[in-house]
Amino acid sequence: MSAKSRSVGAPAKGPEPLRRSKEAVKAASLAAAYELLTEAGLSGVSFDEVSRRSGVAKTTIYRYWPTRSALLFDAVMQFAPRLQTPNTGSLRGDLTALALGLAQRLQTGRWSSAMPSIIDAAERDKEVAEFQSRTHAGMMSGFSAIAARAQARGELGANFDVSELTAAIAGPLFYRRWFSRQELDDAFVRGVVERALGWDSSGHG
Amino acid sequence: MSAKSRSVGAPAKGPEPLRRSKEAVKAASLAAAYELLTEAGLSGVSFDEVSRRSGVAKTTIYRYWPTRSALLFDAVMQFAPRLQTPNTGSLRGDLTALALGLAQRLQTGRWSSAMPSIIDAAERDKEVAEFQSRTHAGMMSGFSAIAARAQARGELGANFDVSELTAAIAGPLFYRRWFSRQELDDAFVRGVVERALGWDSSGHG
DNA sequence: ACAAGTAGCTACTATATCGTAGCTTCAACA
DNA sequence: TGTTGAAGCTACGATATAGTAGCTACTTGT
Repeated sequence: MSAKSRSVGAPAKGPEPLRRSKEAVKAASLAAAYELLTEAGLSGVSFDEVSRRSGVAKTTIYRYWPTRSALLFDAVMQFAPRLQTPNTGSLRGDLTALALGLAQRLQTGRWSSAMPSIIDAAERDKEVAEFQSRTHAGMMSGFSAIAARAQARGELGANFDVSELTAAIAGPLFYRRWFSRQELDDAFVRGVVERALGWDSSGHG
Repeated sequence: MSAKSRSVGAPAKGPEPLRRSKEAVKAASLAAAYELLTEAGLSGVSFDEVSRRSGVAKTTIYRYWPTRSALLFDAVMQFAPRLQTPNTGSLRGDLTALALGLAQRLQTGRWSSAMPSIIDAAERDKEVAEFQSRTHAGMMSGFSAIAARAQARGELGANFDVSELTAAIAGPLFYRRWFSRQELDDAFVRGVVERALGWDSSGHG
């Protein structure tokens, strides 16, 4: 879809070789790799297939990424989502907005299709595991920011653990998306947030 | 480990062909397949490798499972865990016991290593997805049983959703095991249960 | 307009895997 | 004891992939 202007149909005959620039070629390769990752999983990403899809010659891809891991790494980095941190003025409002945004991405994004492959790879590869948890922490940093603001406003006690709050909210959403495969509607998301709030900041949150 | 008595070293020469029975051969194949699944992921399970590991001839494996999917399906079925449902007399006690058992399996079981591969496959294969959610529901049926007993005792209101409770408890545990890769100690597990309880059954639960 | 860099092509080796065929040999059972 | 079912072996052919080499021809920067 994105950058597949070149058809491989005409082998050294048609009058349209249509070469692309260095940057265009890199971008096309990464896009195809990520596309493949979401469609066919980690093992579905091969140099041959990336070449076929992007229209970039295999040898050219090898020029920029010597191994499959390098290519995949760059692809994932480039397309990793960043949740933007809302600022509504209250802890409850911020968390609800953040959770709804996360649920949105879980349901529609290509990212949520690629994620299980990465989790799977992390299970058996220490480097991938470290990369994954770091990337993941970055993606969830919104929770820390929100909690810090709430703490400054005095909405949260001192003996409070952001990572528990994150797990309490992100956990159920992830669970529904990948494990129980149930609906992730707004009512559920709001319920999750309410439950997570109803523990430390009892009254209003 | 389990059933690898036969070394492939001696090709039609040594005096120890050591043939096994039909059942033994099947069991060895399934065990090897599951072992490979946990060690190398879905794509690591090939007929050649299962044959190598189990010591069962590839042609023999083909006799019983015509496709890779069939072999994997049987292997997963055979080794899928069943959480036993505790009965302590109170909702809080039951949920705590169940959650602690789940956390235990998440940390030590081979099952938790194989799970991401299945989740990943389910992402792209409708049949796998259906199989996965059915199997998963079975594994989580303890929550329903516990909730039913609690409801009979009057510990839970009528407008109560078991699936939300399940997500509120299993979600954070899964999240820590696979996504944030943080510690899953008893304190965290108990905290998760308390938070899940502190919503419908306010006082004692 | 010219030179250098580089995208793209064909072709190759080596390996892993799928899936099948035909044969040999063991073990259980009548 | 003899028949028969089945495990195990070797050996195919076909396909997919990793990774490299050498060449052609286009693009970019001067």
